[in-house]
Amino acid sequence: MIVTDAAGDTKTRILRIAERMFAEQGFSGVSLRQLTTAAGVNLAAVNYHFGSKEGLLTAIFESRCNPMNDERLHRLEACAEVEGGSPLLEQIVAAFIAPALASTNNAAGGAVFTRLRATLAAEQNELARTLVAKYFDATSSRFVTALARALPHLSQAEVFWRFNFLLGTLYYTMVNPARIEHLSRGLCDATDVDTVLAQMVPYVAAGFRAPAVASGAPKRIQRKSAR
Amino acid sequence: MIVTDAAGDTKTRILRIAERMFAEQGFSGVSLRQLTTAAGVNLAAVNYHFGSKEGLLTAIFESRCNPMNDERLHRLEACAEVEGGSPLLEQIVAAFIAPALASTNNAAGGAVFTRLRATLAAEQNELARTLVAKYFDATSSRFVTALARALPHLSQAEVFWRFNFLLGTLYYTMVNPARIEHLSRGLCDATDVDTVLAQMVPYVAAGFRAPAVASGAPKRIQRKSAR
DNA sequence: AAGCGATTAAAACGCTTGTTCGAATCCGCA
DNA sequence: TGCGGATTCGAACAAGCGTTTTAATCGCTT
Repeated sequence: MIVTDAAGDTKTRILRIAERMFAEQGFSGVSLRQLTTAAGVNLAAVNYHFGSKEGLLTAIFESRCNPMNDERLHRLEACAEVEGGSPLLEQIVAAFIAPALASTNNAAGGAVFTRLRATLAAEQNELARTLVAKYFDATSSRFVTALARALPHLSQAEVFWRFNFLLGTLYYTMVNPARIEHLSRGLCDATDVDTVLAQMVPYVAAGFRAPAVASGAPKRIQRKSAR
Repeated sequence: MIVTDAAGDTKTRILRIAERMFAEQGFSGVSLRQLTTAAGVNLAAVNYHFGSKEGLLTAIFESRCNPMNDERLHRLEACAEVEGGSPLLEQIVAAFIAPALASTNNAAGGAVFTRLRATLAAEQNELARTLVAKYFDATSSRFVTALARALPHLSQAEVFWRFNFLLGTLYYTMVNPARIEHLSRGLCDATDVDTVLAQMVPYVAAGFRAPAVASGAPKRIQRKSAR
């Protein structure tokens, strides 16, 4: 391991390496000793610069969220203008997904940060839940609204369901690229973000366009046991 | 906490509570002290009955995988026979998803075990990766084959991609039920497995039916940088 | 060149982790 | 009733955790 990213001062070096290691191994799965060793800095540096391990995670979110949301909303507005108020469904979906898959070296968004959010969600990390709510609720609601407008045949709940399915498609692909590579015997490479984007957008858009499921009461009632 | 499931001997009580706790908090996120306290047994019981913490995880997989795979394959064969060799896409998808969402008290499959696999996948747990490969490779390949037959317009790689997207939709819904409930302000409840199944199957089937993406070389070549 | 605030370094803190060990206890069979 | 294997129990182990402390060092300004 040792230093893989020698550029920048101690603080930004920790930030970048921590983002990658947390994304791949989880927040509790990476110790500060592993982290500081990989970054080539002293153990105490994290607590000095960020106050605590959780402070480091907060700093990662603060450096990534706004650029990523700006990029997503910019793309959403752009495709709305071109079409004169009724953007193509694929454009909305791509506006949401593409910034999440961007190469992390770019300013906005990035695949590593998306994987980080996916990993933290599975970890049930409470701080991450708070940060996601703080930084992503507004943008997500904007997209849900745009999707609902493009899909008038769906109930509000169904738009939420399918938006959630979209999140799952995106997150799992980022968090576990090894499974599809193993299953397909190397035919598919989930780290190839261009292919992932090309495959994911039409798939998700078609799912959104599926006819509405019978609303109200559940369709098939096999058991009355309520919940 | 204390004992929530008083039935059964020590060994099976540990097994059930461990499955639930690992599913919700991750393998490394649950200590043996938390676990044994919640189960109402002595700390040393896990190492006595299962050899180690990893042995406990292995035992969970050994008790769940075969019944779940049997259920999935039984459903797959059943729908193939009815249709005379060309089962409806929705039936194949449902044969895969329904056992994964079943109430865990039932013998086969179960939502808790599905959540466990999703959590472990995000944790990059090496033992879990081995166990999933051992127990799920064969069944998954069977479903991929059946899907490819039902979708002759897709290349092999595209069937793998969309099967992987299906996994993501299923896993994220199980692993993070809190997000959609929060975003929809309680309108959607991801722990209501009947609704999840009713929403997920048509969505996924429509995604599978989407036209094929241009195969071979990537569609849009923005950069030549290979990977 | 001296001094001073910012940063780095090394060591130790208290605490939790999975695992192990020997003694105590349980339970079915003679 | 008493023996003996199976199980449970309490205690302790070394190792790793996040954090804190104190001293050493750096780098800029006067």
